[in-house]
Amino acid sequence: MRLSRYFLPILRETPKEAEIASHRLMLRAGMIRQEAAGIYALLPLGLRVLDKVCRIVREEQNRSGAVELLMPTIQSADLWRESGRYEAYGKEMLRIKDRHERDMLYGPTNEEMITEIFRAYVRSYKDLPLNLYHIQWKFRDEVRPRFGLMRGREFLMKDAYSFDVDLAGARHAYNRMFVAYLRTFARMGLRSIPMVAETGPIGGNLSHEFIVLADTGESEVFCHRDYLDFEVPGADVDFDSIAGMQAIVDKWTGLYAATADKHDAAAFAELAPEKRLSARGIEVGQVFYFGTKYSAPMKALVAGPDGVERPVHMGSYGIGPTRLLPAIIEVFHDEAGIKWPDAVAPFTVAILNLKQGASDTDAACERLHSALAAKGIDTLYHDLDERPGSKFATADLIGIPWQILVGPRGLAEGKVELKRRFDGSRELVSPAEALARLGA
RNA sequence: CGGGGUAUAGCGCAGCCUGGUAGCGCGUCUGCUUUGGGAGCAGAAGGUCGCAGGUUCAAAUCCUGCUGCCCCGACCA
Repeated sequence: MRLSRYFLPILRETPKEAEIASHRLMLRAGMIRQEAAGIYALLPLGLRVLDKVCRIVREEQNRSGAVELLMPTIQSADLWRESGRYEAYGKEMLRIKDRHERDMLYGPTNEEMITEIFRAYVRSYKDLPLNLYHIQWKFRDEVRPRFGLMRGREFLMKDAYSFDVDLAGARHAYNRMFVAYLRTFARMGLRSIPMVAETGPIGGNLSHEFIVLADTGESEVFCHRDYLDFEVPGADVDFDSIAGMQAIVDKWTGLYAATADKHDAAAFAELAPEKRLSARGIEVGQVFYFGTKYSAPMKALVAGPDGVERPVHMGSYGIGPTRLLPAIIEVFHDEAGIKWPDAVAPFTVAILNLKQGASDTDAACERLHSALAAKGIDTLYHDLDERPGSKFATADLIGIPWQILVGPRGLAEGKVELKRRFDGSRELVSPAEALARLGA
């Protein structure tokens, strides 16, 4: 992609409303545009990152055995009256009327709707287990949206719903999603720690929040320091192994870890002082088991081997892709800008032409650009007529993992400079070597 | 929802107290010179001063109401 043909409205100065680093950087890097309190447009650069985040989420959901569908954003109030939540949910739910004065709502979550879909088709234990998910926009009319995408009112959520014939089955479904979450966040470069959590309005009695440690996190958290060194299961982990899944979950829940709501100061105090980690964190996901809370009132019943119909056991599992963008930035940034992990970077490579209009640098950049494009490597070619310093600043700000600096100085020796944004390291190599290094 | 702020050019701000031609920096546009860490010179464009009332000869400025947005707290993927 040529920058001259792209839409990258970067800001040199920080908009005054942005308090935390991620919000500031997302605005400055031209990733998002606020349209109302807690409501944002994703600009091209932001959308690229969101797409990469969603791709990872999808791959790991699918790997764990979940099946994707897509439910609407607008729901009928009647569905929510069945579960009793139409009254219970309160002002966070955006309620609207259609032209026939029917009560509708913009979905804050989808337990009711997925239960309705499930009960319409599934009757037998033979069709279980089942885990259905979608990635869809949600609206929660937060009293106080803040920190940009971190706490918006409209946000993208991956929500999965598991259906099992009994508690043991539901437990395995919970464990699989638990492991999928560990892998999902790890692939984005994030170290997430599962913590015992409140269940809130979703209900149920078993729940973990996946927390990414960051100084600007909204949650106060307490955990055992050893979690920082735990190894995340590999791609070859067997999601069908009941014992295997349980063992992983047991390991990841064996040490103390809790958010402030569930914090047990006495238990925490029993840890060796050097193992106590008291920090702030960002909640990037949450898993719940809530049994028959929705299936019983909504009559989502399945017949067991004995022919008796019973309410299906359910769990729900959320990840906030739009929140992951700021969460990743909070962890990976410096004074100059964002430092994207490769897996979620909007572009993998930035080519900086340090003397635009000079025939040798122009030609070298064109060759690099087409070679990388031919290999399908996401490349942003900074071909604007700007001075080198300005291009460096832009590239650092938007955080592209690799920069190829093409200037007359290096070209005189047949070299370009390959710079790693993550640690600032750089080396002089031939264009061919640079391409080889980048897999092209 | 309680408390506190704020609204002037795309962004950051001054002007308001003490009413009288709307300003600065950055960015944008044109030209020339420049080109390895946000260039220099010269010129130019760009604002119903959030909205609605009121006071006044005259309102960005004073008064009233409304709205948007931000921050702190209580609540949340």
